[in-house]
Amino acid sequence: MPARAPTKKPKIRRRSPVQGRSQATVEALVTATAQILVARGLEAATTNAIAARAGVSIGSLYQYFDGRDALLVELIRRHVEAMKAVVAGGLDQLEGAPLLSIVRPIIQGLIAAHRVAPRLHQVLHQVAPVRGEASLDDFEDFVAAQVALALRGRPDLGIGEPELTARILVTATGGVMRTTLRREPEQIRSEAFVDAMVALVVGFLRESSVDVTE
Amino acid sequence: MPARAPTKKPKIRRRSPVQGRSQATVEALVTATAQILVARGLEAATTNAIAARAGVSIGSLYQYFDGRDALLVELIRRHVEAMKAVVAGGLDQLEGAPLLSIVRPIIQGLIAAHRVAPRLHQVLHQVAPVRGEASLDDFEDFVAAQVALALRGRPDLGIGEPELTARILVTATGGVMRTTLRREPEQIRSEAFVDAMVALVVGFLRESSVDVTE
DNA sequence: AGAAAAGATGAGCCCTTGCTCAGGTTGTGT
DNA sequence: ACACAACCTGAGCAAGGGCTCATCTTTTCT
Repeated sequence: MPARAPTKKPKIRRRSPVQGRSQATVEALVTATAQILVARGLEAATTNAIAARAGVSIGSLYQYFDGRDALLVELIRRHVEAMKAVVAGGLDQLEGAPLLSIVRPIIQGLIAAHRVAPRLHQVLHQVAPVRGEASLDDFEDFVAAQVALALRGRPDLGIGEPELTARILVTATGGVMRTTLRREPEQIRSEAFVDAMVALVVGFLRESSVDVTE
Repeated sequence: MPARAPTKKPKIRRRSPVQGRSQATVEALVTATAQILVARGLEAATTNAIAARAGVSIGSLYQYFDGRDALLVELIRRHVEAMKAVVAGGLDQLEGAPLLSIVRPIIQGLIAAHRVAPRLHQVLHQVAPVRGEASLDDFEDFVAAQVALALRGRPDLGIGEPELTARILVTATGGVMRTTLRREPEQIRSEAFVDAMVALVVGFLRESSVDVTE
């Protein structure tokens, strides 16, 4: 593996697929990357292995991607998109309602989002901070923004700093989710776990309330 | 880089250092590994690079370590130990006292623990889930156990499930800590951040209380 | 049909990394 | 002083991985 010099890759000759045939090739490559990542981890995801698994030649890979990293970036992009869709879809129907009853669906939405592909998500998280550019951070930013917005729309909650509160909420739940997903994946379905997560969020919101005059 | 076959390394000939000279060599190697990790990331930490930076020959490296992974494992071991010491030292003096006043020092203890070597910690976290054996999970287990114990010792808090509560608490704060450390390192010192963390913990504990009869 | 563009192929070059080994140097015990 | 063990050295080999390019096949367009 030639050490990736700090110099960026100045590839110019990457082609974009126009015929259905080549689009299928690209799909196969992206899918193969995800499969290898999930099944055998980051190290196993070599360009040769990806091409082999995709059933195309190594040459084809380089016709559409600058190398392994480009594949990873594309994978992250898609994965983040899928998760965003799940969360956005779930956050819609929360027009004014009792606190407890809206937190629960949101938690379950987040769990659902992380259920999209837990193992892949884990590996991507491992990759993301290293490579520049795209990353799963986008996802957290997105969710945090949504949550902050929702908090602003509920002045009755008396949240003084919606942004900070949202950030903490998202990083906290994200941390719990990822760790649990990695170490005790079954747990995540359990009633007690969901209850605990809800308690975490609700407790924090109550505690962050400006007027402590219960 | 020969793909690491699933077969473990059956090295038998690793020597342990007895003279001061060789102990210094081992130190230099471990230190060099940490430095490279922090400065240039995991990929740059090749055996040759480590040996070079340590100012010893590649042969010496293999006299005491089975390869790069062994160095990483040793690094993790030491790092976890250092963090444990910080936390253990801080958790001692919390004999019966008002909730708020003991949570704050604990949070600050955790922050201090993560301050031991944030960047290194980040890289190690990236490594740990992949390699088998040792990992930073030990640290979280340790802290969770400590916290669960502390919760049991305070029946007045009315925590029904100390273990689950402790787990959530640790994964949540850990998640917030790591994400913040990675994305907004300055934040971690801010008063507002510490306040928010405390609110997170206290809110959760209050919410988890069995008797909601405030 | 014919030409040109798009797509696909894979042997193989070049590079790096992991790691060994034969031989030299320094320390230790007697 | 002598022997033996501990220690150190680094050239270089084997194993792969990244990536190119000359060549072939398929589709599209006129």
